[in-house]
Amino acid sequence: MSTAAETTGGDTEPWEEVTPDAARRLLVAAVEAFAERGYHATTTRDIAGRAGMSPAALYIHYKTKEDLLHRISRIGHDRAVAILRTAARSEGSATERLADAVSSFVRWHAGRRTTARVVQYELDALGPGARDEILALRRQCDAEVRGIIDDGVASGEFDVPDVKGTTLAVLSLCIDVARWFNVNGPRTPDEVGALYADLVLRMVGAEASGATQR
Amino acid sequence: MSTAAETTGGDTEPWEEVTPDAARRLLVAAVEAFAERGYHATTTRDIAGRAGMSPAALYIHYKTKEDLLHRISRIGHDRAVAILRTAARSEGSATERLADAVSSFVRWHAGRRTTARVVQYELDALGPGARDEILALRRQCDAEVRGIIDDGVASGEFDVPDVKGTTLAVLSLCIDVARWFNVNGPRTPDEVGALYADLVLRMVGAEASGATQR
DNA sequence: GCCGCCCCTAAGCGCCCGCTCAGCTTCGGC
DNA sequence: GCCGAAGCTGAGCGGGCGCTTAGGGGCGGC
Repeated sequence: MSTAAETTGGDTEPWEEVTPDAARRLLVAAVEAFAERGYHATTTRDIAGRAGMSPAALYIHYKTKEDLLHRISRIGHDRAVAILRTAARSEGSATERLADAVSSFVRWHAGRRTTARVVQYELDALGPGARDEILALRRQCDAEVRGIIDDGVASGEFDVPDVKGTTLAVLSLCIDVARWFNVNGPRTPDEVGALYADLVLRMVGAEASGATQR
Repeated sequence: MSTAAETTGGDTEPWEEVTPDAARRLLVAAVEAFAERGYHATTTRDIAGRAGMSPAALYIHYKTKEDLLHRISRIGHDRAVAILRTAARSEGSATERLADAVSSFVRWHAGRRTTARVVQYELDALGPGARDEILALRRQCDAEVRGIIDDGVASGEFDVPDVKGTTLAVLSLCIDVARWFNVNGPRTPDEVGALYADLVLRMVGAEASGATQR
């Protein structure tokens, strides 16, 4: 299927880089709360409570509530870029790399849905400066995917009349997984990743997705 | 391109059914505010201000702020179901009906983006009772699209190994348009609708999308 | 021309928000 | 065994939130 997620640690807890321990516990609590209720509906008391601390403890490790969201968003986007970059720059045909990119990216959105939800849907809650920084990372995501599609068109593997629009649609399809994926639903992140990789190869007109092409 | 949106009024102001006039002005103001900032970040004072009224006026026409969201969500979902149902039950092959459904649905999400954004992304802000009512309408959307795909598979027009998953992906793709579409961007709602109809026909393995199939 | 009804406003209630601060505990260095 | 730094808490601040209430103005019916 692929290895991009494994080599980038995409399916493991990505918060090990956050220290000290109390700061990490607060950040993980914030991710859960933001994902469940949304940034604006989450109170600092709720976050601190989930981390087993008093409300004041939050402000020892983070400047404001928005600062917390900013760090979550930054780390999450770094991970997203890493996943796509690893797939885009690996060995293999454009078809293989696109399938790898989509299945890894989808697997991350499904398997780490709480993080992905905050990362993808709470961007507007950031102030202008922080938002601009994050938007630059999003453009990198776009560029990686577009690069693969460009390669496939150049090599004749793909038939894509509108590369920009198709890139947008592919990313959009993957990102929206964070909205609807249900952990208790019938599909595993791996299964959704495989299904989506097949659908995307059809979208770009690639032959032999490996699975059920007529 | 298609007629589903026109016959259902999908691209016209859909709030004419809301009376009296003051109630409609408040509702339109709420849609704008919720779409811009999100439900929880919007204050009742902001809504009333946009409608040119005092904060108290809101409570003459609506029981609570959540009641406002509920009515918006209800009307919006009714419209969404109507658009898909009209396309699904029109004359024509499964290929034509699927293209019509997707292009109409996408055109609505792009052209009436503020409404669509509230309808699709603020569901969690509703209480359990109201949410259940809305979820039933979502299941109707799903059923209409799945019906078209089932028809296409039965007639041999489509090649779809996973009908349930593909239905999910098609709807997901359309809905996410409300997240990224930019009114000042380079594409019109019509163009996005046409692009997406083509992409979806590729996803289901339909021949001759009318456009650029190899 | 007066009444009753419908809309609407000014004022404000009670609550909970994000955030602060003084002080307590714990712990390594010497 | 004392000291300063670091981590954390209890109490509480100013403010803005959703929502309520008392009352005023305008308009149709008769």
